[in-house]
Amino acid sequence: MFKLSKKVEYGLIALRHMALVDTITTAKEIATHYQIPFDLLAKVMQKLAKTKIIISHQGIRGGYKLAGSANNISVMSVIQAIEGHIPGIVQCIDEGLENCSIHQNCTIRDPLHKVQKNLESTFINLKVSEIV
Amino acid sequence: MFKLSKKVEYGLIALRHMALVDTITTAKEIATHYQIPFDLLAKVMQKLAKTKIIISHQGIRGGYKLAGSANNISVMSVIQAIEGHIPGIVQCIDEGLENCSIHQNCTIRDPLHKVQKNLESTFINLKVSEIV
DNA sequence: TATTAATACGACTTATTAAGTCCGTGAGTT
DNA sequence: AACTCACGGACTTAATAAGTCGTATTAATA
Ligand code: SF4
Ligand code: SF4
Repeated sequence: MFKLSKKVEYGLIALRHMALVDTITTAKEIATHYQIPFDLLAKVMQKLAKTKIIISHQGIRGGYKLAGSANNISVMSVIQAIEGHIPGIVQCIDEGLENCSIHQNCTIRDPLHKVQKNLESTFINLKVSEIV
Repeated sequence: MFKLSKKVEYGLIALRHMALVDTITTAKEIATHYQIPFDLLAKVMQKLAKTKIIISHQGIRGGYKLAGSANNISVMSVIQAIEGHIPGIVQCIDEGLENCSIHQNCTIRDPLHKVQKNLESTFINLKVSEIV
């Protein structure tokens, strides 16, 4: 419960790495350096590339590099890129009210949605550059 | 990812209910009223009873009632009671550093632990009485 | 132009956790 | 004694997360 996914952790580690080295870097390099499963990291980086957080170069001598400055990348945008959406702390935020079987009787929705907003701004304000 | 468990949601709903009615209430009552699976709710309430958040009365005409005022019950204490521990946003908080296979190379631990503390105080400051 | 080393992407399998169920025991009231 | 509640462990099922595999595509370079 309440855990960041490994994919997000791997993504953050990779981004921090790229923020430091500045040169173009391959997924393989990062995977071996940090002992991260290559296939998994590769897909994470593809997600980050698709949302333009990093820029990819195919072909031999290819790899990835940051698209912009690390202090313009919020951790929330990273999460959203990797997970495909902003994760909700309760089901109804992700799937809509109707999908919760007890939403008719739910009494705790509003306060939890406030917690959600609180949480979101924490991750919006946290930038990759602060991941030291 | 990052979801509150249903058990915690059920617990909060139950606590709010008890905060309102004030009289002794059975798990069955709450389960049918809110359409919550009885067996599951029952175990949740037992956990809350064991940690003295609510007081149980066995036997016929038994049930539960709040042990104290709702504004003295933090949502964090409820989570801890139900889950058995304070949940961490990353593995190493729950299971210790050694259990993470890449902890030797992890670069993002410290900032994430700060997020954890931030999150914890959010739930510590949030009281059941605010769950309106 | 053939080779090579990289990304791209979907399908698949396995592992872990969450959610829900079942069943018997113990306690207190009438 | 009977009834109805809490107690608690074992179990099953469902959902999600983590990891793997196969194949296609792209571009530098020898
Ligand atoms: S129980 Fe309430 S807060 Fe939880 S998912 Fe259902 S509607 Fe949302
Ligand atoms: S990768 Fe780092 S932050 Fe994540 S669990 Fe391992 S040590 Fe903790």
